[in-house]
Amino acid sequence: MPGRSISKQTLSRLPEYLRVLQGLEGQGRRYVSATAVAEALGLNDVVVRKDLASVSGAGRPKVGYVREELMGELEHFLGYDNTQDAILVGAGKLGQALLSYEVFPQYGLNIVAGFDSDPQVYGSEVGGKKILPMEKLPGLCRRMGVRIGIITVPGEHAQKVCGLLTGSGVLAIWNFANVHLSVPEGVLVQNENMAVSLAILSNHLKERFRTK
Amino acid sequence: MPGRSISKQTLSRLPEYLRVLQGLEGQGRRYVSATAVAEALGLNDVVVRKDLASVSGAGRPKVGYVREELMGELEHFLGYDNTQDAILVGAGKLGQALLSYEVFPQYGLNIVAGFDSDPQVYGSEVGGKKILPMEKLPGLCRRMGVRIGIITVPGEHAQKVCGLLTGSGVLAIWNFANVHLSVPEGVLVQNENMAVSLAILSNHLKERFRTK
DNA sequence: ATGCATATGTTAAAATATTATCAAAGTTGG
DNA sequence: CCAACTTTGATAATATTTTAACATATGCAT
Repeated sequence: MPGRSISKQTLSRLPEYLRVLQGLEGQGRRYVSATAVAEALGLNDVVVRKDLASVSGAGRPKVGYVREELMGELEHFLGYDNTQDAILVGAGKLGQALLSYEVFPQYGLNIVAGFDSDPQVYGSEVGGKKILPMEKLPGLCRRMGVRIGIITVPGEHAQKVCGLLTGSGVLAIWNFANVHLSVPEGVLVQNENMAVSLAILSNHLKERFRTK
Repeated sequence: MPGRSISKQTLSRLPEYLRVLQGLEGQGRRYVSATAVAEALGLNDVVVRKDLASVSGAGRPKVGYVREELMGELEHFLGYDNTQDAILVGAGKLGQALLSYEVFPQYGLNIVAGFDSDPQVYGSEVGGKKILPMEKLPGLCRRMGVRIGIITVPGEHAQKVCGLLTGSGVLAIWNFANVHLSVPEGVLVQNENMAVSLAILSNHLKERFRTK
């Protein structure tokens, strides 16, 4: 039943399911079973069924779920059809890559502008988005009711930028800087911490060579 | 006690601890307590202590851990001092950003080269790294014993590239493409799935506006 | 010295998450 | 129309993670 609060782990798996379903597109299969999805992802089938139950209506025994319908429900739950405005701060290499990332709109994310403190940079345009000077940030956020801020500045400036964002009404921060951010109650920080991924990769290799 | 296998959750927190410790650098504090770290990150202190116990020697009651020592142990555990070679496939915007990312060496990752199938692109250099044609991939991997592959190609080519990598001896794949990859037994895929982060952000906003 | 406050580290309890089991539903083929 | 088979969805068991409680060690102030 939708409306219930959902665990972060389940939430993280939902996009994976969607990926699998998208991968099946064009094969003309009308139905998909949770079992098949589970197998494709190397997961337990009960996990998949439970996860799906929290976002979707019912599957039909013996046949499974209607693929398109399920995709729609997942997309809806993930907010892909409810686009949110966001701004990005820090138009360096990574920031530019994100500004140019064409698929965000499909995920319900619309970056309306980038900001940078470097006069060499602001005034230019990247990925069709204007880069503006920092001074304009609070005004634009307030005016447009922007709720999502993306931080791609060097670590030493991240906390300052973070404060500016939350002070301008931003409620969710996607942090690519390698520092821990302190935020007021009620604001979410989602760290895109490459170091975490690297740690997992590195640990895998270490384990592998320890055991064999 | 080091040597034990460690949970992915603990592993994910270790880089966070390191960030906090780095943040404390230059404050002249010789000791840090697990309690302080926990507070900075909004975690339970016992979690921190347990996690630290799995990578570090002992802390001293009343004072905590020697900050520098602990940092060293974390870095060692995370493999920062044991640099691994990697190659990157797909020299688009994102690929270029990663190739130019100067901090990877600090994390023990050394990207030795990029690969791309576009003749317009290969032959060039990005972030000081050569972009080579795909044909050279298997040879280079084997010759250098490369274990880590980074995939930044469009989704539709990712599985093919993945197969090429694993076929060339790669054991750990860092996947930035938005598709699920199938790999042989023993190979790890670490998905850097932006959609997951976005889902978490979006869900936070949804919950927030539902409850207040 | 002695007591007090702070931090560690261990053990136990509680909460979550995963996996297994099973009944009911529904489809297909005879 | 019945039996076999597949898949769902619920319930129960297991495993894992987090949190709480406590005993012990250490430094510091009196």
